[in-house]
Amino acid sequence: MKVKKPKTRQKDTKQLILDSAERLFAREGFHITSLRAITGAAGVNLAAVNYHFGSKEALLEAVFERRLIPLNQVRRDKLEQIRDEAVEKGKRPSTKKVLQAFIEPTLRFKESEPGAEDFIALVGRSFTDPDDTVRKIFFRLIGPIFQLLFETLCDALPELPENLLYWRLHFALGALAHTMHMSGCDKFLPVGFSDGCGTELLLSMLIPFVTAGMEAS
Amino acid sequence: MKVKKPKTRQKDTKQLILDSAERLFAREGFHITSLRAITGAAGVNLAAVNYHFGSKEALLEAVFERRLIPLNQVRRDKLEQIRDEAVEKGKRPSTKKVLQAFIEPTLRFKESEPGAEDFIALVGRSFTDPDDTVRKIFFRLIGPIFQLLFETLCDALPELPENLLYWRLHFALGALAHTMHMSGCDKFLPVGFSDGCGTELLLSMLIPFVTAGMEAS
DNA sequence: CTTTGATTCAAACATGTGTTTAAATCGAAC
DNA sequence: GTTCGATTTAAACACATGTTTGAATCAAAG
Repeated sequence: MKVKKPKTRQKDTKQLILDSAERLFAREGFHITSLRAITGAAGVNLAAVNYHFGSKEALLEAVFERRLIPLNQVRRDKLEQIRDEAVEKGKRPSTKKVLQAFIEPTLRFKESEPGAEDFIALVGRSFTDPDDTVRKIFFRLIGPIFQLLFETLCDALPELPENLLYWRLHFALGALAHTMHMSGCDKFLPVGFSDGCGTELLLSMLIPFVTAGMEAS
Repeated sequence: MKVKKPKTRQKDTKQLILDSAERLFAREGFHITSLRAITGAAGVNLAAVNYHFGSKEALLEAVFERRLIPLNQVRRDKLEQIRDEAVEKGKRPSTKKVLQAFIEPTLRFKESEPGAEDFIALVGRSFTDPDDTVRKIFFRLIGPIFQLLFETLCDALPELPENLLYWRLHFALGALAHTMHMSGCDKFLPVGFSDGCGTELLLSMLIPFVTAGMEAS
């Protein structure tokens, strides 16, 4: 038989590289992080990146895809469930529930598996990363779920002009992105409340904030 | 007389470098932008950066300081004016006015002078820039005005726990940062309302959004 | 005109980058 | 044990980076 997958080392090396890259991309940034830093921390040879992934850019893509595709599936399921429930009951979905369906899996994902915290920080940064490479790869993966979120919000707030709703979603995602990459980061105000703020507490503050903003006046 | 300032070229060269660096740092990112790209676009010699500023990092610092110090002065004046008015009338300041005092000068700054639009995008990105160098310089300059904003908000919403208020401010600044660097950028949702959204319209949407979030339930 | 100090310039420096190569090593199938 | 393809390895490649250098250029003062 001509099996394509060797049994022993390949997966290990690939996973080691992905883990190391995820951590360093998140903490130092894509462009600053060198392949030598990644492979050094992972304990593998420098050439392994180009052998297993093809290029540094493709490695970044793999880092995104590994966790973003499953996470997006969860968010998609929750959003579609809310849509179905609304159709079934003949009522519009609640704004808060829609936002919650998107935000809660996102922030809870941090505690789901080791390394996920770094990944969430990386995603939070990728919204605004100066590097075109990062943003392009990121938005290609995140675009469709944003689209679905936008449409579901349209159902929840049909009386709002689409243009206004679009920008309010913009603001809400800005708040979320800021939270994602800041929650484990050094404080940015002299007064430091940022330490030791758990996911639960964060959710209980962020969701009412964006809901109120979304439904304003 | 031993005059320290030559008359003819120095200012031109320094300003040309600052303008070019501001534009490229904003559009490509600090680490990606090379000194050769900056000096090439500015039409000056490569060594001029190190001669006039000392290093690439010091150049970034100069780019920030040139516009951020005046902008911060405006924001400080407006915030202190609101504080004084509140003390005078014996009432607490309005949440909306406090937020407006900070946000309005920020977004209006885009149209104040040529190049300012790039600068605002740069600042919006610096909140979350992966590069430590950028964030360090940025937060050193922006920290004090954040502190003042936070304190003024405490006056406006004294019944809110400080911890909650801190995080809501976090969310609001996230929304603002997102708006600052996205307003002239390519759309990130397939549906594109982001084109041709003027400052006035942006303000009329952002300020009610963050005010509602800040005052939620 | 000559001098002086600030500024510009082309060239080089040392270092770090992503990528490629060709040989060595490994694991299983025959 | 031999063979063969997949993987690992050390070394090199070509190139880009921030910075430094020392001579050339310039504007104005003596």
